[in-house]
Amino acid sequence: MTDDSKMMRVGELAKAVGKTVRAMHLYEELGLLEPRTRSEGGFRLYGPEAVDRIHWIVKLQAIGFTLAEIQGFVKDFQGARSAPEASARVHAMFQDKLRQIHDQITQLQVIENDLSEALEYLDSCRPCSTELTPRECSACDHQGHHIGEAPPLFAGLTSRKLETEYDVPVKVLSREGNN
Amino acid sequence: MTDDSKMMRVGELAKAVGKTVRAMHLYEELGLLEPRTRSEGGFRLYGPEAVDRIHWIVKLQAIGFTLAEIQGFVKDFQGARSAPEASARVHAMFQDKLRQIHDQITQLQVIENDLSEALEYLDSCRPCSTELTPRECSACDHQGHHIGEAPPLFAGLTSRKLETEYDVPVKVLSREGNN
DNA sequence: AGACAACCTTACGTTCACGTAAGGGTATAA
DNA sequence: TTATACCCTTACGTGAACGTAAGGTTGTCT
Repeated sequence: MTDDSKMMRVGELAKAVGKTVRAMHLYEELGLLEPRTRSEGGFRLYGPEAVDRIHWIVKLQAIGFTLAEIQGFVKDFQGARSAPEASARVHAMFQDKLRQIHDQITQLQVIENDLSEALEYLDSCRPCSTELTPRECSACDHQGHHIGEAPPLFAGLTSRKLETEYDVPVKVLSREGNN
Repeated sequence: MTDDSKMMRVGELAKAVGKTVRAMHLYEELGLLEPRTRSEGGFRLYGPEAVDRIHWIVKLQAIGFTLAEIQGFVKDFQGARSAPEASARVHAMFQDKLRQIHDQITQLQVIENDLSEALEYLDSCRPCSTELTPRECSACDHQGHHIGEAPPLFAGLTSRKLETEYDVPVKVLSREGNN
């Protein structure tokens, strides 16, 4: 059932999955993808299942697996003597990844919150600082927010300025006999 | 207010934030971090605010900003003539990132779902395939799940086998028509 | 004063997932 | 048959965020 009429060349395949030809070559180098056959002249010829294969690869990449890890999946499945053996490994890795993804989600939600706070702060800060320099802004004492109350995402921006405010003479500092 | 007693050297700082000395140097190269001063011999000396600074950097990295982008924040803030100008840019970037993070979260939730499905499938598959090879497993017709119903994360693993089932003559490696 | 860890600068190495270029051969339509 | 669009292999380049090594200096302890 090697239906040549449906065969794609690498460029067509690449376009079909929104990737580059180079990527196809790379996947092949890593043993993740292989053309069903070749033309007389050496052109790679793929069947439609190649599209699914690449979508699968992309999906796993999105999950956070590297191509090398995906390579591992394939080898596990090919090299395993029995199905349970292969399944068990895949199961373990998927489960591990599931936990990681879960952690990542909650972490991103924290970040989302931080960003919202920073934005809110910036909004409330805007009217008061119409004519101040950035430095003064970081020191302004608007109604609701004082120094030290600034959200960390914003505060970090100004800590360099605060440093400058120490008015350190740039040099001279005999350091002896402590610690 | 140059309280020498609290000054850290780069190694101590690195340990304090769980990063390497090289990272500190890198941040400095990029203009993200600077020692408050130097010892006579040239050792970098940091105040405690450096810890916050690095935590800020790390947080932004976690959000998905590159060090170059963080560099941009700093420059924006330092170079801007007025506070509103700087704030506006930061505001825009934060807002943009907030959207990205949101998208990322929903994407991860989809992935979470995919993973759960794949795991569930693997679990249900386990009893039936105790003595089958991986290839046979992918073709098994257990109670609830038939071919084609396998979750994409699992199906991709076997699509290569299906390819093999086309009974393609083993490919010839040497491509002699070049050079 | 000697030992030794920690530090300095400079600069090349590493991983990942490709990008890009060179120097060709192939497929197809006009 | 020539144009040209696509394809082949080989191989070096890229960017991000450091790692690592070399060769030398400094700080602290004893």
